[in-house]
Amino acid sequence: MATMSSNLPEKSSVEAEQRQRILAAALEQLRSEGVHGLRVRSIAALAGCSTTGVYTWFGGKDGLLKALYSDGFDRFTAALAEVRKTGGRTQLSELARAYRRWSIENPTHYRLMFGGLVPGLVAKASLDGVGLSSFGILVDAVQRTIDGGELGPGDATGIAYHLWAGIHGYIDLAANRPMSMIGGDDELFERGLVRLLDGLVREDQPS
Amino acid sequence: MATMSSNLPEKSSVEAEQRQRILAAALEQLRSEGVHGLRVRSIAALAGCSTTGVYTWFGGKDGLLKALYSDGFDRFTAALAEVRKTGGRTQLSELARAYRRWSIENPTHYRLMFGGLVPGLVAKASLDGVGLSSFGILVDAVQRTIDGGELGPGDATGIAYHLWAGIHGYIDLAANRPMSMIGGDDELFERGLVRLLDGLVREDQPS
DNA sequence: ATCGTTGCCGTAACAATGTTATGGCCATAA
DNA sequence: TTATGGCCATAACATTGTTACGGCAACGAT
Repeated sequence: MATMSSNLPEKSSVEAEQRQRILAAALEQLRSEGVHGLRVRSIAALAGCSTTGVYTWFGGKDGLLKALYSDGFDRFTAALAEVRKTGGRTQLSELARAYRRWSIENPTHYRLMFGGLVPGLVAKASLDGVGLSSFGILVDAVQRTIDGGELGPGDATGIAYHLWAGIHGYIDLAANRPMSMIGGDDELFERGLVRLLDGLVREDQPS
Repeated sequence: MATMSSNLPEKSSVEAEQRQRILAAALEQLRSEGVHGLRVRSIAALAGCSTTGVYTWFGGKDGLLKALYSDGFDRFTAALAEVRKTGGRTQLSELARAYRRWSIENPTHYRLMFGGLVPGLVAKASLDGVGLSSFGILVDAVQRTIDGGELGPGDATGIAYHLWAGIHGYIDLAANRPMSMIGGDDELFERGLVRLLDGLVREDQPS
């Protein structure tokens, strides 16, 4: 039959080594050159194949970016998952630091995931729920904190969103700040984190 | 002499109407198509000139983007400047709302300015101190609030940075959120703003 | 008034890059 | 052995930023 369920080759166990090589090359290119430096020809050359290989295994540049996006969330989620699930302010702080640490160690990847540089990327990938697992870790931590009594009862998802927004604000502003000044990002972030958590803890109204 | 102080034509009063036409066309294109939709040919056609006009008046696409960047900050600063300088929590809240309102009414422009989509744009433009005037309004408001006694003594710049980061976090996360859910951005922002200001007000240690 | 210079403009070509058409090669199965 | 299917590389095409080149109009000098 001419119709196939997927126009992308299936990765039958060890088959798609070429796909993995291309993805690794793209990741290397992303790290060294940034999102705007991702060129199909360069990546293919780095992977040791022709440019059409990218189309064979990813359907084009968009597909490759989507794969990088998903891959980034996998790594990001894994980094967050390493934080001990103790609940309470301890876990929330450690999660925030792990979040920020990952964004600093993987700046280009973070920008690809959260910078919205690729028009339809977030829309396409978020429908797969690929970003939910990492956010779920945060929600889970908030819920544990609520259960532990360190946080008044409320909507864990909403509270997690406030945390997320605060953390992201510091990170994004520090990454590409429009005003060039202010040193000591670490201290600024730590102080902001204290305020952020204080604000959550002191919350009494139901969210 | 062959050497000129600037390789860009000077705008001797009414002279540079062409430059203004191109800038207006670029702004229209930015609004309708977004940053990634800015094409030299389209803009030139929209302005009623050939593509080389962009190079004559802006030195290329980068120069045009830089002009859009500066222009955006002018408008943004003007929007913030409309807030009454009463000082106190009132002015800080209104500034935050004016900030957010502008970002919502000019989403593509905001992304051009704060999204870091153009590699060298922030570095080039921030050296001109173009973003400082808007940030200065925020610093001034914080200083007034400190002087008024609603905020303990501290570094106004540092405190303003915390405000900026918090506001930007909500805006940026809502603009291209990786997880597609959660409605009621307005309420979330207002609640976050209350927490943010509470955190600042309850601050007692010198920043 | 005429001529020369200066500077903007448009056409067209060039370079880089994403994408697609085309044909070939190799592995696998009958 | 042969036929088929799928992956691959070469090469061409479309788009877009950029630059070379020639023209023309305005302004100033003689």
